[in-house]
Amino acid sequence: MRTPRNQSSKRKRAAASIRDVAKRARVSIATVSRVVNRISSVDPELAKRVWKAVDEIGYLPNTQARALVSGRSRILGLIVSEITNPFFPELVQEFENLAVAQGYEVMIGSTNYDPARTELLVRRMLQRNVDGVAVMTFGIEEELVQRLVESEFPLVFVDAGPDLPNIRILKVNYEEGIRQAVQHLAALGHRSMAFITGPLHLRSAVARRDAFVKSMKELGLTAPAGFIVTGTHTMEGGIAAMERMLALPELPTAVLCSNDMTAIGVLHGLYRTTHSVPQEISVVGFDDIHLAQFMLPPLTTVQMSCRDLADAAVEALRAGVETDHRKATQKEWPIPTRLVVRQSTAFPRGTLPALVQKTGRNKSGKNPK
Amino acid sequence: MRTPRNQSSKRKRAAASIRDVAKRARVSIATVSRVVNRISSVDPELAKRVWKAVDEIGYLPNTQARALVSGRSRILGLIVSEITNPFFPELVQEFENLAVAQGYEVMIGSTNYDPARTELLVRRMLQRNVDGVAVMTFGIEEELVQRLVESEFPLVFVDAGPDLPNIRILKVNYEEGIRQAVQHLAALGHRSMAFITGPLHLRSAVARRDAFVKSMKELGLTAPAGFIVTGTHTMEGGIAAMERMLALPELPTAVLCSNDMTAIGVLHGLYRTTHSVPQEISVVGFDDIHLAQFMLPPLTTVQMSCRDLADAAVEALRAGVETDHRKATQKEWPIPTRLVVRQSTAFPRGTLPALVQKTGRNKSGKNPK
DNA sequence: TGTATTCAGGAAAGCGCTTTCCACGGGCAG
DNA sequence: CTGCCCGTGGAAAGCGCTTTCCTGAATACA
Repeated sequence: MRTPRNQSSKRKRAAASIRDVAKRARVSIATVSRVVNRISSVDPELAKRVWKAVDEIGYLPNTQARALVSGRSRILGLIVSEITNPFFPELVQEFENLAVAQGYEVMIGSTNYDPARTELLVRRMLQRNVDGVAVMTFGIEEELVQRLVESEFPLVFVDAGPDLPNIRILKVNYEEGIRQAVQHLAALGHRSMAFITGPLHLRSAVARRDAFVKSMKELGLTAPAGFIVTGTHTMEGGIAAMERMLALPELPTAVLCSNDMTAIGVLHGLYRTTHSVPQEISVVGFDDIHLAQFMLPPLTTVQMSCRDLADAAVEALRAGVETDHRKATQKEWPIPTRLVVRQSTAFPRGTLPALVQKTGRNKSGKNPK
Repeated sequence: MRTPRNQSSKRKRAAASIRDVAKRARVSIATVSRVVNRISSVDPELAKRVWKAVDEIGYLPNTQARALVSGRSRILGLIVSEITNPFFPELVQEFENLAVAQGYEVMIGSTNYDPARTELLVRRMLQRNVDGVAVMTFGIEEELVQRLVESEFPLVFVDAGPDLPNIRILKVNYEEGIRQAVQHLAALGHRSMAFITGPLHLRSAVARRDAFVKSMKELGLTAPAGFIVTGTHTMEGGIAAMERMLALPELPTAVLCSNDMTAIGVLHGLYRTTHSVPQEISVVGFDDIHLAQFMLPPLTTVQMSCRDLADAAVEALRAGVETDHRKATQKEWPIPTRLVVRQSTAFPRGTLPALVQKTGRNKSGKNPK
């Protein structure tokens, strides 16, 4: 460290520092800092000189130094479960756009459902001194709560979380959308509906299943044993679950899925076994990922808007970061869900046979020649 | 800054610092640093005391301070074009796994094809003093090259980049896989093949198109005008391109796409217009994203392995970061591609009409009896 | 026993920056 | 003319850490 910078053994050419700017503009580093950070009370003449110097030597303030001294990193953490589930990239993108617009940087991490990885992730966020973290894994891993919660960072959880002053909750209204889906199917004539859940250690997966059961009950319907199958929120899980269901003595006329990836798997499973959707079996997803509308047939699904989620998360975090102390207003942020009807749902076969023949792939139902 | 930390106005409880550990273990901070960084020559007895103190107060070294003083951030940057194209999350995941295993952190950024965003991204990476950056946008945005290249960070580009000592290139062998695809189709009897490109400002999109044209030529075939349509590497682009193609007086019997998202769009477009795949038209994708095998029908595609790409990128970066100076060995890293045959390709209608009728959805397609 | 050699570990410098404190000078009222 | 206030900008502290330098003790050798 005692070695002068210019002949240091470091590979990289030393970047311009605030001192270089100060020297060039013939002012003190304090003034440079004031100018760069747009703090008032600097002579316009001086300021101009400083900006000129900044441009000339391409000065970029060092983030680490800044964070170190100011105690604020201007980073928001975002923890998701799995970046390869298309829902999450969409969420990440929305979150990032909003955060960047607010001048924050985003530090993304995926847990991959691995406690060790999660632990590492949390530690790194802590070490980086993030300004706040949104934990959007849709099922809190308790091990990560611990350290993060203790840290007293502003935190956002989905669905549920410890009741603490630094914590905000995004309350997703699963029931709303799922009830719409069940009612939509019932209105089409379906009585025999099945549900493929997500992994049941996820709070959100349980909530979705429960919403399904409740909505059925409201209509006086019950899903028989075997009609509620556990999946994994992946396409593979959807296929496997569908296979199990196809082995049942009697089949449902409609299958609701805990997320769109599962539904895509179901579509694939039914295709493999030459069952037609929606003629033989209707399929409903959950999430409304971008992909859903491009499936064959386009997927009827319950929309949980990434935009809403990201909006609320960033806002809640910002509230926690910027308003002094946690006296803050809102602790819970409601997130709506709603059904989006496309072509993977139709009258169950047998209800209106004549019609069913014609309802089919043709989106508009226009005369199959 | 003069205020003592405990009564500071900061919201967060001050995290434990190296000094706290030193005090508790009754050693100097230098010793704590040595122990924590596993630098030799510390008495085991002392070390034990230090570790005990670390555990007791939950000490985590501050990353910013560390980076500031050591000049190394242990962050690798990864720039992709669009996180919502499923190819990239897969790449990100692989890259991250490898980087984390090597003790690096990953800073992800997507340009969204927006120069301003790209500029911001690059600036942030520079400011954070990343150890190296992999630019995996598959088509270099020149504006970012500039600053990044000047910075003399170790850099990885795909396909092409400035010939500088700090730069490594991942040379993807597009021709290999695309030739296999064209030959596969030709072997099935296709003569009339079309190609839907990506956005032509992407180097890689041009390379793929050229590989197609070249492979055709090798077989004595030419794609007539109108059979090479420009897409956008998105599903929407695939649909639009397919629509344009369907308006042509004569249709190709096979369509190759510059990426899988385009192919998914094509599948959807053909479904909407009740053309059957592969009976009427064969479709081939590029990338082999995870989704491809779950499409209806499962997509025949050219595989460009994320794993290979990520592997090479991390290795090349590590080589640049860790071996002193850029005398380093390898400048170019070859990435192979290969055809994966699934069910979206078959004999063209008319070639073997009897067969074609039966070859169909059944996955195996084997011996139509 | 005396001198040379090694080694463990403490003191302190300083990474690049923000922010506090203070000095200085000009303007204004008494 | 003196005293005071205020606005501007410099000096310097210090964020949390790594690393160099150096001291003092322990060991080896003559």
